[in-house]
Order: sequence, then structure tokens, then C-alpha cells
Amino acid sequence: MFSKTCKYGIKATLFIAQKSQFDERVSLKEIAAAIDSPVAFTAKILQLLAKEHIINSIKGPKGGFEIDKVQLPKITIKQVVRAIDGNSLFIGCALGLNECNEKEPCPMHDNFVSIRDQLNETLASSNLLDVAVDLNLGLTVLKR
Amino acid sequence: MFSKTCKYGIKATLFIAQKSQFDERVSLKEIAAAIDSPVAFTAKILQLLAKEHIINSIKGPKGGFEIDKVQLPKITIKQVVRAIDGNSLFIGCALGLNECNEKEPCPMHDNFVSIRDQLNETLASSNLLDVAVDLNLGLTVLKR
DNA sequence: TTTATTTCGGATAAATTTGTCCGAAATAAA
DNA sequence: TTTATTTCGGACAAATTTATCCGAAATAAA
Repeated sequence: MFSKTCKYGIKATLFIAQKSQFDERVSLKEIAAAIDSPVAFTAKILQLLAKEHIINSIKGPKGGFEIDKVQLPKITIKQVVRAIDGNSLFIGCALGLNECNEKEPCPMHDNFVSIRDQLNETLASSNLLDVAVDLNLGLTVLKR
Repeated sequence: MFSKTCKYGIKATLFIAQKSQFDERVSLKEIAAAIDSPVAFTAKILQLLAKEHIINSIKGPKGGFEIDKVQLPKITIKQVVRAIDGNSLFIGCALGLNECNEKEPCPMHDNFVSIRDQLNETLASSNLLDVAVDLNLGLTVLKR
């Protein structure tokens, strides 16, 4: 479904979001420890997310990563997925055809319309604040 | 969603199914041409599908691949997907957690329950005969 | 029996994804 | 200003997926 890179990216973003609720900035090491991911690889992903303006990065001592608190309810998981895996999950053909549409559909086309719709709906309506609140309440986890 | 290997596998299976409707056996070359896939790689995938008893392979002149006609309505796309990509799409955690369940769910767990259900339902109810009929009527395509 | 055709199976190679390393740049604090 | 800390960015490496090659095995037909 999602690439490994994307899974790390989502988890990292959610951890940063959780801490950003309380204006807490987190470091690369803390993030990697919290989501159980390779440090150096996680650095690359965070760099990408920063370039895409999904998170903010601050260099130097006391630096780290954070998300503007007021932006939390406006940023969605879908944005994170698109930034990392692109939009092939949302618009590509399930069987990999280059030109697959209503006129010349692949055999799975119709079946996947509703799955895709639901995936879109789910990811586009999952905002960082809601998910961060659940994390904070201990209702959900990022490890194990 | 599906690996490239799996996409080739599904398309190859459907092409064989289409021809098997009329007891026509098809060769590796015909299959690769019909689904626009690399010949040698397709051979590997067909070999795997034959081992999993989803298709039959016949060696020698006039050999090739076929599916028992009476089995067509009983074989589902889900079986093909499972044979190639395994069942991680159906049972694995969307964020890659090893232990993700109702007790300790990942942040996406609840959201993905219905998506997964629908994916299951869709793939488990897509049998080869139905899809082959559509292909034969030209309602769907395996290329472009 | 010989030949031609076709899949099988193992080795290898290319491409992509995942992951590491390390010096550079930024910057807060001493 | 110097030092320590932290992210940045480029090169490199390992692992996995995708793809190729080729001789072996099977088998239908000449």
C-alpha cells in the first residue's frame, strides 16, 4: 500500500504533530527512537517533508523539527503520502496500465473506483491534530 | 498497491482465462505480447502460478498455459494476489507495525478496517470467468 | 529415433528502494 | 569568538525487486 519510506514519513510526522500540540520541538534522534526507524534514513525523509513544507526544520543547538500548531488541523495524512509516494495510489491504474479510464478500463477499473474513493476520503479527512490527540491519549501507538 | 510482479501475474492469468473459456491454450510469447510484459520475467511468474495450481503448464510443442474451464468461476483475483504478493495487503498494518490490533492500534488502524474489508470483498468476489467474459466482449483491456 | 518446440530452473545482472557515512552549514550558548 | 549541537546534502553501500540468459527437461510430430 505505502512504501516503507512513506510509513516512516507518516509516523514521523505524527510524532512531531503530537509534540507540537504543546509547542515541543523534537530532534531527529528522538523521532527515530519514537517510531523505531533508522536514524540516517529518517533524516532524509524529514528533509523531504521539510522541503514540502509539511514540517519545519531548525538547525543548531536546541534545533529539531516542529509543525506550526495552528496548521495541525489543516494538514492531512494524504498530503504526507503524496509528498513521499506521489499520487499513483490515488490516480494510477491498479494493474499498471498507462491509459486506463472509463472508455478503455482495465478489468479491475470499476471495482477499484470505490476503494480509491474511500482511500481518498479516509486520508484526506485524517488531519494531524485529530490523530495527535489520539496518540496523546494513548489510544493509538507508533511502535511495536 | 500491488507489486509489478503481481500486476503482470493478474494480467497473465486473466489472458489465459479468457482463452481458456474456449479451450484455447496459450504460449508464453502470446501471453507476454498480450499483456505487454517482459517474456523471461513473465515465464517466472507463470511458473509460480503453476506451482500454486492457479494455472496449468504443458511442456513441449503445442504446449503452453491453460486453466481448467470449469475452475474459472471458482478462482478469484484474491487467490492470484495472495500467491504472488502474499497476504500482507489483507492482514498487515498500514503503517508497518508488527503488533497492530484493536488493543494497541496504529493511528490509521480504525480507518483502514473498512478499506481492507472492501479490498477483500472486491478481490474475493472477482472470479476469473466474469472478468474473462468482459475481456472477451471488449468491455475491458489488458494493454495500453 | 531424431528434431523442433516449449516450459523449467538456476545463475546472473540491472534497476530501484532502503539505508549509511561524513563533512558542510547553521546557530545557540559559553 | 569559540565551541558544541543539530540539520543539510552529497556520495556511497546494502537489500530487494525486477529482469535476462541459457542449458536442461519434457514432449509432440516428422
